[in-house]
Amino acid sequence: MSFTDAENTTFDAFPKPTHDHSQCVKDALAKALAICQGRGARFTELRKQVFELVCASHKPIGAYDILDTFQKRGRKTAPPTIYRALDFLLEQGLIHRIASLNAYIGCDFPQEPHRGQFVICKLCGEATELVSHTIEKCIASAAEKLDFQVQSRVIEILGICSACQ
Amino acid sequence: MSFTDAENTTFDAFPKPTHDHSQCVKDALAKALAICQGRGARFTELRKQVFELVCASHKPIGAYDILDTFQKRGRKTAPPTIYRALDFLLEQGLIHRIASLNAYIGCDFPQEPHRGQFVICKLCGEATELVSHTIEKCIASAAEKLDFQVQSRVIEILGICSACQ
DNA sequence: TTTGTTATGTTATAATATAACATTATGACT
DNA sequence: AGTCATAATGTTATATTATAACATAACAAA
Repeated sequence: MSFTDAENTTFDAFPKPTHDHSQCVKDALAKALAICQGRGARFTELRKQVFELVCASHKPIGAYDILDTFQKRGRKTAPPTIYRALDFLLEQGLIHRIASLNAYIGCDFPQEPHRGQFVICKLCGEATELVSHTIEKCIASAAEKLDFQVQSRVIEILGICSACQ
Repeated sequence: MSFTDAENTTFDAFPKPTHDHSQCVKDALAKALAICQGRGARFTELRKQVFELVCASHKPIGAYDILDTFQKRGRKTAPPTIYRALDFLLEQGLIHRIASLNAYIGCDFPQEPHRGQFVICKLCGEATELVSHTIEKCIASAAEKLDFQVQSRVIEILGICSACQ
């Protein structure tokens, strides 16, 4: 469920505990598969499994948490295997990296090319994604004045979510 | 030299190679000292030296680069010493941490409480600080809709600066 | 079915950061 | 000045995150 506010920011609500999460993961998987197929990119079993783990919650997850899960499942896995899968998913825009947490989260708008902007609860860890065109405009304006070519952005807002207050 | 654009963003120009950097460092030191004195916070010799190293360039600097410099100067220093000094400077708002680079940079507006927003050149490493009230407004608006209490923000724009294009 | 390419496995190590405890310096109070 | 509590720094060890380098396996195109 997405909203748009007066500042022209589109955002998801924080995921409700009641939402049908298994359906939500299924949808994300289907989208991811379709996107990769459309680009001739290989959504391999490994990449799919890593993607599933990232999407398993709406909280950013660490690479080593993913690694641990693989190992607990009896699969002998080393860090590069996980990092390479994450790199692939990042390149395809299927997940985002949260720099302030060294963690990864599924992208809510994988179809459209965009930059992730995140609101993250420090207590429960839940995160939601914004796409604010106003922020984009601000950045573009300042960049223009500075004659700066923007390549990537990191926008992360940390605090306490509604449910945790 | 600061500017304000149509989007109500205040920003420094990228530091000119011609600027009087030793004066710039002196000013920063004087400001830092005054701020700490005003708060009864101790701007010790160690903290001052770390601050000087962070301010020595307008590029974000890594904790281990600071550590190396201390060690090259013949001072036996371990990581916690540096990290604690950095933590103090962060708390006092005298420096900022650049999450996307795991590095630290002097704050250009230490007097006023604010959140750093950064534009960083991937080639030369030079960085400049923005204070965009429009971005703040955007974030506040989205946060209000989400009933989210903002505690901190990470806003980092990466790309190629004018001089490096 | 070869063959070049891409993906994954494997080992080692780099880079960043903190925990835990010991020691030293400082400032406030007598 | 001397005591004391607190804050700062020193020290050792280790946790956490990420990548380099090279080997093997899977795949896709001809």
